[in-house]
Amino acid sequence: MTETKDTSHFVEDLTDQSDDFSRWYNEVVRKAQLADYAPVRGCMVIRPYGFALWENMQRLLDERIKATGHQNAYFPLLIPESLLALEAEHVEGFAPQVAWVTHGGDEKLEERYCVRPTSEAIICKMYSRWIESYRDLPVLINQWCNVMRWEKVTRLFLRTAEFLWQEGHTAHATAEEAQKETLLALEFYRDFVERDLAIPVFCGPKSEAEKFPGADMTYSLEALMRDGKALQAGTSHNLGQHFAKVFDITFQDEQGKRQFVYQTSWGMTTRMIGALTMVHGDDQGLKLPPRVAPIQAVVVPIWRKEAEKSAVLEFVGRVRAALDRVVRLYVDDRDQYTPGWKYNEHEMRGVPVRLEIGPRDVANGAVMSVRRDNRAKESIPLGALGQRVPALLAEVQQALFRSALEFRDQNTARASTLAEIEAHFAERRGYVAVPWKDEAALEAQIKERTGATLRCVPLATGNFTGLGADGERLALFARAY
RNA sequence: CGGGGCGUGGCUCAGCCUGGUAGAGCACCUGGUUCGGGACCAGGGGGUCGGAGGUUCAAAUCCUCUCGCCCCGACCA
Repeated sequence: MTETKDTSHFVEDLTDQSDDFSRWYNEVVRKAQLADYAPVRGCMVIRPYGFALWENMQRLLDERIKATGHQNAYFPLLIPESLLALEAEHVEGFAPQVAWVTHGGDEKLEERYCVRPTSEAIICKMYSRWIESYRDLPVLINQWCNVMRWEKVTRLFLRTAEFLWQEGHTAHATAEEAQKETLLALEFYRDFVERDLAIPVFCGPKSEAEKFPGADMTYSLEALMRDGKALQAGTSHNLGQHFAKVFDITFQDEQGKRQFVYQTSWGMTTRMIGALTMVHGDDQGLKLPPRVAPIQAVVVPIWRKEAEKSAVLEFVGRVRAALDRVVRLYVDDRDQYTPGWKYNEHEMRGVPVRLEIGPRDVANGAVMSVRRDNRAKESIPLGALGQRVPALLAEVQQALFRSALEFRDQNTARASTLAEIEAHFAERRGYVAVPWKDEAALEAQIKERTGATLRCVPLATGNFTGLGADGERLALFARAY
């Protein structure tokens, strides 16, 4: 394995992260063709490359959702106002962000419909109809859909008026079961985000101030972006009986007694594409974790003369045969671009491994692989490709996670007093872990003075960064997206 | 929603202050030479200057309104 020479400035038209992170982000998303602005305020088009990425994420998360006993279903996009308005805290939380449908054709509707900002209301309505007996429980339903929130300020993937997500909605006979379900979802989210997206997360409950409108308790996964700001990577809510009481979701228990169900809801969104971008990306562009990358390896053929061209392309055919069913492979045999141009483009798009095949490689019966994450080069004999390329992808996946974890650890500090916390955020970003006893007033003060919010109180305290004693309760504060 | 900035071929921008025939680079098309880190030459196509109204003989340029995007804050996934 050899390192290449310094090649840090190939993509000269991409703003450096250190110059202007926000600008870098916008440029990467568009140059990598993940998404583009749509002619609709606050909305974006997810382009084929970005959507392929989402489909991979969807598949991997959907597998986990189904493996834990949930089924997919689909509920309407439109929700009658009267239904949404039933749960006061819920509607109050969403009211400013709701889009309304007021007309059907030319006729004004008697009751307006909201475009779902989330589906608790309509799903609860149906649950009240479907659930009669303890034998009907638990109900474990998930829905993949779009939702709309009339955001005032939008950013590609991070905050758009319309976004895609999955929302799980479950109903249970007991509070214990609902709590167990809440943590179950949190755990498969964590597994998905850390294993497939290579993003390390802190998981734990939110404070009262930060929780979902209408929930008893909200748990979140928090990821740290390269600019030191935190981003919520998923949420799981224990809704208790709030919605059940409002929507009259009851069942008869084994003793024949009427009870309200206990509910949960949990969601993860296309925002994670923004997280992937900001956690792994560098000044050359995206770095996609192999497990979700639409293209895991790209073949770039190289030749000078016609004779070389035919020999190279013949060899490329054999490489394709060896790898086609093993990895998601793209052979970039476009005539109009030079190899160097292709290197830059695929680096921008975050393809984890590049396979260069030129006359020298053909002579060697091997291909030259180059990793996106560290540019390490390695010549791989044709016969070894089927083994080595998947192994290489696994190494890249691991390296991305380790790099993100290292960055997070370096950007997580401990502080105890308001003064210390203020001093920290005056100078830098990242997480600050604070010994915590649910001091709501202190939380508000920290937010007021530093702009940092309580991200979560990690469940696995003590050993998570070596910052606290085992079992010590720490709250994580950070400026956040 | 507050404060600031920007809208001119697909992209990045000049032109606006001081009104007078819409420009450059990149991208795109054709032909040729090229191809191991964003190739080169020659020729070519493409813009009612975000939108609406106004001032004027004349508006990309001045005025009013409006829409969108970006940055910083408040809110959110």
